[in-house]
Amino acid sequence: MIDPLLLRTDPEAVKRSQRARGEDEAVVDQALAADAARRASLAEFEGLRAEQKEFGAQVKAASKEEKPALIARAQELAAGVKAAEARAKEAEAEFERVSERIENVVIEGVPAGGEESFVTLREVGTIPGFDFEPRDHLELGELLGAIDMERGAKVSGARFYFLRGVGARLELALMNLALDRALANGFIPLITPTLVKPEIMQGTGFLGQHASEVYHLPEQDLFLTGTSEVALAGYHADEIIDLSGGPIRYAGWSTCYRSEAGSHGKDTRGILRVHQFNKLEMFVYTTPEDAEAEHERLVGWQEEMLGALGLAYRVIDVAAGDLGSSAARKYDIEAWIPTQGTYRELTSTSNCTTYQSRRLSTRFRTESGKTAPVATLNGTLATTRWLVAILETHQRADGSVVVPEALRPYLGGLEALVPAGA
RNA sequence: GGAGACAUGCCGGAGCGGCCGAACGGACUUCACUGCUAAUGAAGGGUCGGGGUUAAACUCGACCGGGGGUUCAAAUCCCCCUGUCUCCGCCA
Repeated sequence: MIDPLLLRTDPEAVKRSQRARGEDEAVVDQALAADAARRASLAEFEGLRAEQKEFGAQVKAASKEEKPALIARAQELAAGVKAAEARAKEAEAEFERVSERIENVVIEGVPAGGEESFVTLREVGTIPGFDFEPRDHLELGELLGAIDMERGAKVSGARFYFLRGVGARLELALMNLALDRALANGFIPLITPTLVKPEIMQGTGFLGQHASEVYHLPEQDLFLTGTSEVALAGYHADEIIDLSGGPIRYAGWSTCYRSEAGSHGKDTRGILRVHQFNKLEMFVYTTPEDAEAEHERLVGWQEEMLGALGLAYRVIDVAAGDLGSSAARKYDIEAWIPTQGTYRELTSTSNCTTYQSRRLSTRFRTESGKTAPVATLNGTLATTRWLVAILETHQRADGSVVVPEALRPYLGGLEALVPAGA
């Protein structure tokens, strides 16, 4: 939710942001008007209410003879107060409806424009070359007995799969490597609920444009989360948290569910785009002043992970029009996928500034002792999708795959994944 | 699934329909004092929002799990929801 003070004091800044995103800037003026209406009706209600309270005291103090007349007058006042309160509530709701449509104000420097307007910040690592025809991750996965799409489809349908044998072990190894690195950086591990209430889903902004990609259980009115970010953001909802010791960092592990509605026919092969996968997500609560620095730290940790796994990647500054409504800036790291001859997204890290926390009411105490909305940031530290890049990058001509050194301790020292027949 | 009890501020715990933003403890902060971060004494605090101020001060309203209702007036009465605890059943 947008900062109402910023909206009032610098509506032009909000409009610039909406323009950069390619969103409607008229809502800014609408919100401004709704805010004024809301404050006016609130003042009216509060004035009447004060009058009523004062009059109530008179009623109490009055003698028996005076009372009936006073009560008659008090009844009129009560009716007026009730009506004014209803108007104030409606004006409040209207302001929320309108202001909700304003997305987070993008940070200075974020490239304007749509999806293709991203800026590449850096390319790191050597793009692997092969003196043989490289196999794609599914072919490798099948050779290794690691990925079984057919049985996934048999049991659950398209875009479901089984990870089996070294495939299952590889994912667990990846998650454990990520978790150990997170621990070393002061993250608190958290295994989160994956079914959440509507208000949490709403509060984290996932019922906006992405509502159609979310699984919903109507019977219980619960939503399956597409990332543990949802539960992690909701974790401190309605709380005043203590940031005096620095940022609070959580590493949330969960299975993630995405309906992938609207992506029919896209990435249908293998486990690149699936309905269910696992992810270790970083989630940070920090002060607004520290948010941009923390954002850089998050990308840094992500890059260390990709580096440790020997993957070639690029870091992109995602364009304003491609940001989620809560994000003020987002960096994606895309790894080179040899058989696709292109970079594909492995991580994403967003700085949501105070936008998310405002809606969820997560605050901290400033040095002056006042409360203020915290900044929240999130970022991927490992997901099932990484297996695609790992398998393809480190494959050898015989279909075996070299295990990156960083992963070996988590696989009992295994140095290579070898096809059963080899 | 059935039956019952409870839900108050950082914690514990009172609370008659108006004098309750809420007693009393504890914790906490500040000050004083004892030559030590211990003891003692005193004082002070909540959250959200409106108005106001350069910022304060100040001021008004809302908030006693959440939402409705009754009433001139609700923490206090009624209804619904949610959560917690206890017992029975069920499953392990």
